[in-house]
Amino acid sequence: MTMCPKKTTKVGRPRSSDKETSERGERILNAAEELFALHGYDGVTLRTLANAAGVDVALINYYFGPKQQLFDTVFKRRAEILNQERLTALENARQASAPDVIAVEKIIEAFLRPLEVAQESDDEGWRNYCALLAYVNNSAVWGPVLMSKHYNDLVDVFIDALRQALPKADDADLYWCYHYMSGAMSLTFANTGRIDKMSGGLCRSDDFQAAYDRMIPFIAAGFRQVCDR
Amino acid sequence: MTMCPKKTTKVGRPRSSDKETSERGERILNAAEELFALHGYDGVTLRTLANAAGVDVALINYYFGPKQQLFDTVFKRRAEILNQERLTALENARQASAPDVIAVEKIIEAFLRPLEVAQESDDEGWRNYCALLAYVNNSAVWGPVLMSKHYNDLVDVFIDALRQALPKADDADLYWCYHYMSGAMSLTFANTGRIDKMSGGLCRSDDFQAAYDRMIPFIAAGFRQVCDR
DNA sequence: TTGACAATTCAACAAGCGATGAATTTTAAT
DNA sequence: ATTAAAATTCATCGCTTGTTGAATTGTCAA
Repeated sequence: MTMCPKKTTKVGRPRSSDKETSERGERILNAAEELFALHGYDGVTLRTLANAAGVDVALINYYFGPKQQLFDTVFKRRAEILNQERLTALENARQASAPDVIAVEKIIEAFLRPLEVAQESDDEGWRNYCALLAYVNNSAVWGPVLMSKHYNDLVDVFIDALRQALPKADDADLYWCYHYMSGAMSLTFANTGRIDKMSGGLCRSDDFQAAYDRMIPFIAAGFRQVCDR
Repeated sequence: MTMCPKKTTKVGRPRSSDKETSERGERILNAAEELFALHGYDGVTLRTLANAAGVDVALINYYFGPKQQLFDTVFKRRAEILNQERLTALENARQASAPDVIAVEKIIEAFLRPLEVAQESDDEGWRNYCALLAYVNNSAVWGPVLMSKHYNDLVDVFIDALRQALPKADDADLYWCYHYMSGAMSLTFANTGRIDKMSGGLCRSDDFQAAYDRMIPFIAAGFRQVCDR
């Protein structure tokens, strides 16, 4: 007779009393968020992900279907929340400025500040999501699909506000400037650690307040220069 | 006896007179440049690459060693050329401004314009390389390694020029602004087609002149706002 | 003419990939 | 008590991955 070594995993549905076995769907999404942000879609295997989430590999498919669908789910999850917070920030700024039309700086701030808040929050997932957003935004494969799908409506609202704030601008100017803002923002929260090396440690990529406090006037001045001539 | 179907490939070293068989190393690098830029490091398999280059898969290893080393070679190839052109542009601007110190706009222009020229050149490879640069710059895996390795010296030179042009700025301001510029630039030549969709076709991501003509004043105004207060 | 070397193809390797069907266990409704 | 459904593990499928060794053919100097 052979010894039966202690089996650490049990087959079948776990007891609902069993702690550590709950919220496995969320655990998968969180791990996926982190890994996709760091290594990109093709850089993450389902087995690595399963391991990081402490879950059997088949469970990923059970919850989220094929890999592509999982990626879409991860990206979508916080997009809606972020959009909502940006819209609220814009609406608040509008009311604070009334009856005047809202100033460029305030629009930029409504766009950027929710990201700073997210990145500084206790929920580490938001930091990962911001890096994921940077990855998708810069990807020729995912960008045109996912960004358009989940963020185009928001863009329209903000472009509209900017059009009112900068009445002399033509639309091409506005869209290009928006594009620059999007790029600056992306690299900033891609959080690659590049600025740390570049500056010899003087600047730290996780110093979000330093990043955003300078970024808002930087971008606003750019808009004014190009769109308010 | 079985029929012998026409063999399309021949084993062994090809005749040197054989056209279509020369410069295979370069063909591999060019295809790699394009595919890595589009799909990222993990999104490209050596077989796909071999197929795109019209070459046997084993030949990639023969010329360039393992995959990582190939990636490094691809990235390095044009980095040196680009650095040289940027330095020349900066030197030209310096002499044109002498004896005054060189103005911010001119520095930004020396940094950005060589990229526009590259992207508009007949050599399609430059367009691919720019997209690759965007990928690496935004990647948390490759960015800190490759960007620092091949572009840090250049950064020092340009930061130095900016420090002279903006004597009131402290270094943290300069590095952060440089970072925003880098991000805006990256997304612009990542060439994802995003701005096309966003603007409903009004702006085209391959309209490099439109992109750079607005980008230079945009960035310069940002620098002035943050670093010249 | 021989022999070293360069350039190429081919076949194969072990490892890893995403996906799935079957088995197992628990829950919850009937 | 019975049964359908939910949640999980496991084993395995057919492919694909990066890499390498052996075979083949051409070049060029000695």
